[in-house]
Amino acid sequence: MNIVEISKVLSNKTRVEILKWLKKPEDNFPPHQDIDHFDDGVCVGYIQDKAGLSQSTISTYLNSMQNADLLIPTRHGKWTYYKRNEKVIKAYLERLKKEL
Amino acid sequence: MNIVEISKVLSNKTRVEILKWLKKPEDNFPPHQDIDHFDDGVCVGYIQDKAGLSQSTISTYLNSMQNADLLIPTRHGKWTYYKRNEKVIKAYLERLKKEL
DNA sequence: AAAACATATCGATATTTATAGATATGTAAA
DNA sequence: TTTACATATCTATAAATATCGATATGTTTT
Repeated sequence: MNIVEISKVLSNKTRVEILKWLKKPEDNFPPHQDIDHFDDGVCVGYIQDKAGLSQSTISTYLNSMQNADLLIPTRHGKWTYYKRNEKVIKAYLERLKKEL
Repeated sequence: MNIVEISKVLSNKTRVEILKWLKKPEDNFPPHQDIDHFDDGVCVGYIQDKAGLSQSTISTYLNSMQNADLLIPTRHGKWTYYKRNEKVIKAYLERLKKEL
């Protein structure tokens, strides 16, 4: 858990919004076929549509968020679903609160 | 109070350290002449020495931190003292905790 | 096996950030 | 009122980031 790395992720509006959207996938994205609860998160395409940026940009964002350990990817067939890594998000907030 | 702006400040190791150092100036810097308690913060030169970066770089950092409202500058004679803006730091942490 | 599709990666370019040295500004001391 | 000093700003360059279109990879369907 790296404060600087995570802060880099948060230094972009779209990435912050992605994190927020993923708190309540049902409120922010259409339901996925064959998956009634979003336990594994949301597929890249939905996030892309909502963000309104190119596919490659969103993929890059998601990858950077995964590298910072903020998101957990799960592959289902041809889709990759991303969900929040609540443990790391919580740890980040606590460390900021303690050290900052 | 802007999450993205403040996160940009925190996405650099030296800037995070400056914030931490300023929590306890007495522990991290030599005492200032004529000012026994660091109520107005620490002068640029001390921060520069501790950080080991050039004068212009540190001045730029401090300016960006001030623009993000994280630091409050006070001029005393030829020195500028910087101290933490605890209100904004707290507000940032609380908003992150609520929204993130 | 080929076609279709979702996502990832590559290559390119524009913008932003990091960093320093040089110079300007404002203040204090000689 | 020069001189010295602390800090800020300017100029320049290297490195990192943002962003896209194009292409590659992996998966499913036909």
